Amino acid sequence: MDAKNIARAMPIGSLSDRTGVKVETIRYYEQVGLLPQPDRSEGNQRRYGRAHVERLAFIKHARDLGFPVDGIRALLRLSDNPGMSCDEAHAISVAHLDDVRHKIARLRSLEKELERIAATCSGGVTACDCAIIETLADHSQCSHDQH
Amino acid sequence: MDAKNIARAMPIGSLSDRTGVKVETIRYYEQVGLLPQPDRSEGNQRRYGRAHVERLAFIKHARDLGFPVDGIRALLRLSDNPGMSCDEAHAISVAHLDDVRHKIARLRSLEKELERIAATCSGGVTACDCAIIETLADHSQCSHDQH
DNA sequence: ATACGATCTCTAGCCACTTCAGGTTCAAGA
DNA sequence: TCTTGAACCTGAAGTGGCTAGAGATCGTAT
Repeated sequence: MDAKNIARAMPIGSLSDRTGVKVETIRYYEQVGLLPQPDRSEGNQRRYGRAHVERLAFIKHARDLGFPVDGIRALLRLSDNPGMSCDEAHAISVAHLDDVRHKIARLRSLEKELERIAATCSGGVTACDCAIIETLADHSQCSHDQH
Repeated sequence: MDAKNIARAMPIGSLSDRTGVKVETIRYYEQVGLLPQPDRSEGNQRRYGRAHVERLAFIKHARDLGFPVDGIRALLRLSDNPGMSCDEAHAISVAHLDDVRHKIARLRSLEKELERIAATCSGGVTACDCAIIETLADHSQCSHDQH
């Protein structure tokens, strides 16, 4: 049996081990159309080849970078059609970067507010005197930006 | 009709307007036990009073700060029982702050990686030469931390 | 032949809502 | 008083991106 056939014979657990993507997640990706349906063994079990390993690695990398599944679908479409312009790939990445930056900004303002709140009370006193409870009860004390 | 009765007569839409929490979300909070069941009109519509406004404002403020619903439930329990120690309120806040900081750290590393990727390609070329697609296809080029 | 781990399908659960369908109630204007 | 039409009601299903479980079948080592 040559290397190609070994690759062809790869069951889902091996694909999972190779890519670090859980078995259930691989089946989920197939279900939502990110990963093409592989061949099956006589007993109806999935058998993957080299192309699947590469595609799943691409998907995992993009997910690790936080791309939403729809974005990944679009990136895969570009990857599948090498003649297309990569303007769209650039746009998807920039949009995602933008999204990430917005999330960072929002979380930083939350961080500041939570620091302030947590610092006002170090525990021990009863809840009726607790500054955390009071602050949450009275929005007017709060410098937090409304979103 | 005095101020108290006006407050008593407040329907869900007015509560929504006052607190900035959507009508559906208010009903959801009631369903999951964050907000107590209000009185009803003869025609079975919800009628809220001052206490509901305050409690919902508390919930909204905490949600705006990103507290999970379970954390809010615990904070409300403390708020309802003023004799209890506020150690728990402090612990909840600190745990949440910790969570926020972890998220920030993760997003910052994503931001760096996305900047790097987006900079390698400004669009225009065909997808077969697109550095974004290539980078995603080849994890070994990537300095991104695995989580 | 048997045991046992890997795999199969299908379904439900997670969070914190949001949306929808199909009805009922309320308040203001004619 | 009647009529509109906006606001309200319930219950179920959908969202994203998986994860977990039940119960059956497959594959392979001994």
